[in-house]
Amino acid sequence: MDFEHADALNQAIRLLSLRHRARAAALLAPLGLYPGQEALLLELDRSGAMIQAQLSEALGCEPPSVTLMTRKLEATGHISRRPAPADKRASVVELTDSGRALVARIRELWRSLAEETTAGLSARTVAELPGLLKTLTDNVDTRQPRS
Amino acid sequence: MDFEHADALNQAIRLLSLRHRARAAALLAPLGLYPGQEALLLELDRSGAMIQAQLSEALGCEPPSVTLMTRKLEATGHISRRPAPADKRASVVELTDSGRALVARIRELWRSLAEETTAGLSARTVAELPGLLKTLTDNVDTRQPRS
DNA sequence: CGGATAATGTTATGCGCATAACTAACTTGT
DNA sequence: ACAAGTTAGTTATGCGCATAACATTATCCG
Repeated sequence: MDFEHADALNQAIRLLSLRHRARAAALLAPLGLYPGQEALLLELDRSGAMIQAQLSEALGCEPPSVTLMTRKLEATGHISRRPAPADKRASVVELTDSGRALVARIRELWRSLAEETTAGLSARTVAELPGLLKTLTDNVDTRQPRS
Repeated sequence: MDFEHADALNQAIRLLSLRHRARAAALLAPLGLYPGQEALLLELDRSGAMIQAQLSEALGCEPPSVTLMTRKLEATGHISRRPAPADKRASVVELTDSGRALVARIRELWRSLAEETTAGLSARTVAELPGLLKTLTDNVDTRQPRS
């Protein structure tokens, strides 16, 4: 691959990150959320209560990031944390009623963001997009390789 | 679009951002660079000396971000800043010799990162990828619409 | 001209993310 | 049963990014 093409690709990924995140931030702001927090709430909604280490794994970010995110979402009342019964080190995190109500609104925002993002693309391209992006992600993923 | 697909897409974009940036960080670290700085150096190499406002536009980030990045890159000796002759508000930024030498190494890293990222994809998919990502980016770009 | 408006850049502050260093608690091996 | 190693979580710190508020300089217009 020549440098021009490589640069176009890397830069396109960088700019997509910036813009998609900025757009998500704008949509989430009216809900009092910052981008990243929605991922945590959606994960709890998908998979139910879990421990912070599991959240870290599911979200693909490091434990200290989870510590701060959970602290803030607890402060805003959307999640609760309680000691795990069988492991005194661990904290079980789960959605509160307020958190569940918020998830319903996030889901709507999430649908419209995805539609906005893929405007003008063929149905087929849109259908293949998540898999394509996951391939790219796995290619550069240096976290412990898939089991 | 149903929520599952929308969520898969948004999450894929978020994870690609995290992983691609992390991989770039790992590659750039031996050069003493943090991700984001390479974009500034490459832009100066592409387009020559320019003012910070133009850098802000070219990089797609806000002026305060450029202030900090230029300050750090100046401190490490890769760029220089001098007052613009015709406008006392502005600073002209340009590569130093050290910066130019670094760009040569960045270009190599950049090629191998792009190849790593697109491993296993068809040549055609790889060729179309930058344009596809740019479409997505433009779709969610809320900065001043293209002129 | 000269006053309003726009543009350049900076500081202050805050968020998500990271790594490093640490404590506390669980698990394993002999 | 206990030392050694592992795992869960936190604190401290630093980076890139953002917005808001501000000072300085340019420009535009009546």
